[in-house]
Amino acid sequence: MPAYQRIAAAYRSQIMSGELRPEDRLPTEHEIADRFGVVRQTVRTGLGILVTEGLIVARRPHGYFVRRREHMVYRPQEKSRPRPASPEMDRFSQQIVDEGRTPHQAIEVSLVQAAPDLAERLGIAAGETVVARRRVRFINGEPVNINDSHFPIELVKDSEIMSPAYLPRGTDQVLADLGYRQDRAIDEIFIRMPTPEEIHRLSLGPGTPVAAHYDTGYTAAGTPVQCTVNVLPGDRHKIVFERHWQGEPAG
Amino acid sequence: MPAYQRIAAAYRSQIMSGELRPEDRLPTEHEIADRFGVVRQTVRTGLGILVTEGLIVARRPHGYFVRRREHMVYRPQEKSRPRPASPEMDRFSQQIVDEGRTPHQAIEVSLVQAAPDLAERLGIAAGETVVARRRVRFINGEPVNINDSHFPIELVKDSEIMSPAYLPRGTDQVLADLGYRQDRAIDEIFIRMPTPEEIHRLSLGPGTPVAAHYDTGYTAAGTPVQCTVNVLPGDRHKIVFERHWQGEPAG
DNA sequence: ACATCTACATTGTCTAGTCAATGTAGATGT
DNA sequence: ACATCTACATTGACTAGACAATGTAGATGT
Repeated sequence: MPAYQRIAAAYRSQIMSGELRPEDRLPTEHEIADRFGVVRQTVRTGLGILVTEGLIVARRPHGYFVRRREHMVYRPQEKSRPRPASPEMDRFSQQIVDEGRTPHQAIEVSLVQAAPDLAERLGIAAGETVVARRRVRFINGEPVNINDSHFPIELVKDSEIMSPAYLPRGTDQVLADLGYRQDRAIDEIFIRMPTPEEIHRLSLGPGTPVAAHYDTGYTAAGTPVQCTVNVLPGDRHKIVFERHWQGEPAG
Repeated sequence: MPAYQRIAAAYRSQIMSGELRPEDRLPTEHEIADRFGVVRQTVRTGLGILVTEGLIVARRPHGYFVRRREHMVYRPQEKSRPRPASPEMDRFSQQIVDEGRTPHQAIEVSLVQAAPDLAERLGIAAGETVVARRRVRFINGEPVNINDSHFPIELVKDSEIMSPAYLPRGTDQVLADLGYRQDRAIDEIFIRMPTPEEIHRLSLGPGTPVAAHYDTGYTAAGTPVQCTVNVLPGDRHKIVFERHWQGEPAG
């Protein structure tokens, strides 16, 4: 086994076993190099593996630290339930306040050309104009996820959706008022590494995979009216839903 | 911007834009080094980023190639629907055959001590013995996902679940016959980088994140009777489910 | 025709350094 | 007391090489 893999394995097992705990500091590259009898570059290769695995982070000039991970719960199913009591808050903000934390979001509205993946889901041609309501959600000042909603422009031009203000009613309700009430949605979740843009918007450290959750809403007539892309950093979320059995198991 | 990032950005954009397509070959490290006026090591750092992003793979001694990705559909909701017609095949195999491909699975039964995460979900103490039915599922000879089911040993000792044979009825049915019929399940999905063991069992390339799907089943009495861990490589799956609206939107 | 060997190009691992960037703690000055 | 500067330890970026490992294609032998 190459030296750099031995180094990675050594500290990985210390972290996994709990011997090294979150926020603990690792030895310096120099110390590790001496300990394993290799040069610093080899140590860097080995620790680089743990960085891309999301187990440690480097804080210059302090050293390497074991990464902390606590998951916030993400419930895709809740979206098709009636809204909570206070209409001035969306479900995300409500949940955060319930947990005693401070939410905050920055909304930005723009007209963009639909990328192929979006166009397909919205049933339009690639390159056609869509309205994008892009927002990054923050908790206690730290970004936690991306929520970019997209609407075909014919459906929403002249409506409130074009305004970058926060819509207490929620965009689903605005769409319903415009005559496009959704009664069905398809959810698709992809697991991948983030793009540089996502890394920037979410201040992601290296080694953080994301879930890309595409939520496409349809009217009763089967017309897609919105497609929302949620980008959830893996180190900050877990996705939760419940099932109840349908039909009787035979026997 | 550092040279290695410029290199990564250059080839990333060529891949994203479609200029470089799946299976296309990149220039050799040497050529890239000459082109950007840096040494080979710097090129390796840059290409290393794209490898960990899952965009390219290195095939020695042939060079770097743009990675292909095609997603197989994973439907967690289907699990709580009645089973398909042919009782000798489970849902996974049925789906694969429908797609004209050849499924195959290797089942291995063992007694293990419950890790803390499992113990918590099964409502037992960490370290207690559980029965693990571990299996890797293959399509056309290639591993696609891990499906490890865990049962408290008191519930299933002396039952067929202890046998490493394939159970046409399915373990849920066996549990039901033992008096532990599930009528509710909680699904939790975590996004993370794979462990070395998962990399080995699934033959994962570097830069492949996974979804870990914990499916915990409960009887009507609220007792957890099984916890299944599905590990889905991000480059081979998308998770899909559907929602239908409950309750009437006001207005 | 067939098997076997060999040269080769390419990536993989590693050494031994240099200089830059960065946040902190302690020294210094007023 | 307070602000400012400076030295320092640490990680980040990079150079210039060496040798190993690995499939393949072509040469060679029978």
